Amino acid sequence: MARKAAKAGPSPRKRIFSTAAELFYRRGIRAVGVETIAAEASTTKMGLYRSFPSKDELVAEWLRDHDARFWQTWDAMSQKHPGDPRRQLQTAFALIAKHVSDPAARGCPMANAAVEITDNRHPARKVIETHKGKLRARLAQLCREVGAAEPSLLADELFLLMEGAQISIVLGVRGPARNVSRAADTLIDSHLQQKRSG
Amino acid sequence: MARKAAKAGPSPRKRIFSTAAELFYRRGIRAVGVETIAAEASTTKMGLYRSFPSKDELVAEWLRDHDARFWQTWDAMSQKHPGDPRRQLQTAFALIAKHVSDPAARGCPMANAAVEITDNRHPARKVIETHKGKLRARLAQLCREVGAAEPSLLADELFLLMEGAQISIVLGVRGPARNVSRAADTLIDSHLQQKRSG
DNA sequence: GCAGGATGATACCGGTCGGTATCATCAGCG
DNA sequence: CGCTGATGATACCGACCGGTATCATCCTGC
Repeated sequence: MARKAAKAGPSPRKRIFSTAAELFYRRGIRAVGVETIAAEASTTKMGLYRSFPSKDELVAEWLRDHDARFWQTWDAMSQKHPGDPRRQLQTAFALIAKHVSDPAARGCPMANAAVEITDNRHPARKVIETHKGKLRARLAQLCREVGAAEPSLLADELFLLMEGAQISIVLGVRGPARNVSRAADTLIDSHLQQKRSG
Repeated sequence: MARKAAKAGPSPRKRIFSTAAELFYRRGIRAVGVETIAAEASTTKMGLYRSFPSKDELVAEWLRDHDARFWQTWDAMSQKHPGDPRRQLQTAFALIAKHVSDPAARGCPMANAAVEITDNRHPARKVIETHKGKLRARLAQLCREVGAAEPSLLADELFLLMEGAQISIVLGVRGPARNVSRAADTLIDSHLQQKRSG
């Protein structure tokens, strides 16, 4: 086994992983070289390649981890309001709003990676599409539960709001994202009011 | 003066510029090297550096050009419905919807560049922020003209929809963007109905 | 104490990056 | 014609890229 708690603390793999996650998010994937990651994690390039087969796989692993944490948070939040889909939707948007209000935030790691990675053969590509596909599906499920007139339409509209809020942070326009929750509420209300017209 | 119409057609500068624009948009900025641009434009790296001082400036120039064309299209569209801000808003969203339905589309060049360029000293940075700031302002102006209860709030909401529609294309999730116009209409309607409550 | 596996350090590989210098060519114009 | 300025071609620069091989070290379980 690895050492327990020498001067370097966690295992090299964990140090590399968390360092890579932060650097990829803050500076971008292509802007960060493996040597920089290794040095920042107090190890060497060789150490990195003992824990990860390639930079591309490290990127994919990072996004898989983000996906896991994202749904973990999502589920924990949902379970606070069982049987109350409206509340669950609101809490989801509150989560986005909170993240987006963080001055250190730089949007959604998945979306940013999608912009940088144009080659469909990159292992991160399917991670991204699966994640966002699942997000859309989960939104649609909540919209169905909440009794929207056109649940999948409402889900798509909310999806656009979420993605718009995240990317607008990257644009350096911090204002609009502050109103993402109100926009969501307005759209949800509209879909509930016309409930009986279908 | 340059030659008029030899076998190569337009001037090297224009060939380089349009080639760079397409490659930057399709493959990303960092993914495309100056040598590739030059070769694709049927010239050499030296020819590129005779027309542009650096790659960074070429990128900035590309985005400045996009900005100019964008507002040109926007203004032309506005002038088709003088005094009808609602129609102008709808046409703007129809424009986005049309672009986003193009299978070759890969989102908004400005937003994609913002993701790739994390260094604030890059000359393209202020082009991006100025462009998006202006977009937000123009939306707010139209929302004021249309008589919205809270015009700047509505403008922010519409801004999120526009950006969300563009980035969702990059995510490989083509569905939601198809409903961007309907979402916009719903939000506008809501802000018009509660007009007298303020 | 000793063996062995995990780790760190260093040097190296071929390739590509952005950017430059030099020289040949070719068009248009006096 | 010959000149000039724009262009193309080639070689080169230092730096960095992702990835690998090799060797020294050091902790740990036996």
